Amino acid sequence: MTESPVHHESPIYRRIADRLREQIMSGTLGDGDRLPGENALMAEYGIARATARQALAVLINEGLAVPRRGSGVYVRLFRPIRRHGSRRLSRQQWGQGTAIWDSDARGRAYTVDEIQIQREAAGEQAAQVLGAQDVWVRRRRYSVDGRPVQLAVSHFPADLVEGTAITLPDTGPGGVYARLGDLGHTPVHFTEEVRARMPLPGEAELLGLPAGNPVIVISRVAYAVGGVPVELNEMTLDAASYVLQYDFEA
Amino acid sequence: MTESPVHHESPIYRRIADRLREQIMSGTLGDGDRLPGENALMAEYGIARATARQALAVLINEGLAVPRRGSGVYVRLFRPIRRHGSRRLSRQQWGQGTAIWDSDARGRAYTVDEIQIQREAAGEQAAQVLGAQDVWVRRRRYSVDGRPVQLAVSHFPADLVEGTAITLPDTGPGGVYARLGDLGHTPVHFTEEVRARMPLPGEAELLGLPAGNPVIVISRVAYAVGGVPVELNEMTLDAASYVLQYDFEA
DNA sequence: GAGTGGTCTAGACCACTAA
DNA sequence: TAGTGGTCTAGACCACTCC
Repeated sequence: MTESPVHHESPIYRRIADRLREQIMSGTLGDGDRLPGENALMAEYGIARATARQALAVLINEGLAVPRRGSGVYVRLFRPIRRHGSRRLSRQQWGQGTAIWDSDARGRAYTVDEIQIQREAAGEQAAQVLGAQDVWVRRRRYSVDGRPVQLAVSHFPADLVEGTAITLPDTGPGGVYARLGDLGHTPVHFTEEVRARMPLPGEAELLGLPAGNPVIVISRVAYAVGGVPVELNEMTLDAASYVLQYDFEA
Repeated sequence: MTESPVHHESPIYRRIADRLREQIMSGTLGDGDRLPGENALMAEYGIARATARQALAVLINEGLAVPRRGSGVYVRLFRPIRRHGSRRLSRQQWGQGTAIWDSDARGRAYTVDEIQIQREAAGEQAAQVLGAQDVWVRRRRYSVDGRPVQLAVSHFPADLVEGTAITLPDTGPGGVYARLGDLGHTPVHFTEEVRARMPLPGEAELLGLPAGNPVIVISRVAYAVGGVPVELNEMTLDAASYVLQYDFEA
């Protein structure tokens, strides 16, 4: 006869992680505070180093803690920026509404610290969405207070924007959307597809992400009147730095 | 004098992880395929077991692979459900638009497999958003094909919904929004705040999430005419199971 | 220079899966 | 029962941070 399920207590490293997590969640350990290090855990619990490391790895992979070489393991901070999907239907006219999540983007300016613009063959998605074989692509990285928070890659149908300022570093007053307007293709409708996942190593490096930090990926398509797609913008956001807000009617 | 930066090659475990990742991304290893196990990696690269484990842990924490006890490590699948934030402005009228991400929710039905309804003191957020001290709370878990994909917790001002079907398991035809309408508080405006993070252990358990799987958290507030907040719905989604879609005008 | 986290080895016992 | 991943020990050398 087969045995009934047995009682299993959590492994040591997990119980240690649970304890530390509780201290973080309860505020006993606050933003930026130092967690007990590997040596401290070894001494306190009488465990091997690998086990102490495993306990800390749990919190690191949960995005609650960040290791700093030669220094220690610290409580991670969450100071999001609020990104409005639709400004037009803003919270103003629904004044009773209180923001659920704090964000401190106010007063801090976006900085674009990298730009690459080139014409290239459309990838599978761009080709499918824009219905174009060649595209002009604008890649950039946004930072706030010197910290990178977002990667953005915009695709435009090459035939449409060839010879315009959209293919130049300086797109002029009003930016690319104003230039699309000059062409008679003002964007009037937007679709955003939002996903979240762990970053690839290249993304983690460009955004300076520690372990346990997911990214939010927004695939945004801009349509001109007549339903003509004029831009595909693929954005990769540090999930710890953003709260997305969308307003809409019933 | 201080030395200039030295050349650092990647550690072994990272190079192994990179190789395996490449095979996954390129499709050499497809959905559900088995990765080389710890023993295989030890033999192939002549490394210790801990090092092989570390290599696999990288992919697991990136959400690219899933370990199965006693069996092996397998390539993770990504089969998202499309969730429309706003159905009214659907893609129909922007017919040229092609969905960027495939989703296979069609034909599969949501199942609510857990319900808990109770009156309780409002938490900090609920109190702030709804302006109520007591709330009725409906907790549920949605599954698709028997797999849990979403936790949802709805809060209603207790004074508003007391004695209505909103406090009962069966809310009647049209659900809670129809009942709110009966009260003269039909929701007409919605605000959704979207974040992503790693799940807490309790969330990971309820959703059956493996390591390296983030969650998307949607805080949705429903407003009746006059800007009266009538519901706060806090949803926790398996990020690997969802693509959120939002449509809006310029 | 002392302490920290990063990498790695060489073992051990366990629970679980699958043939 | 053989093979797998899960947990844990007891060491080692390294690069880095901070004083």
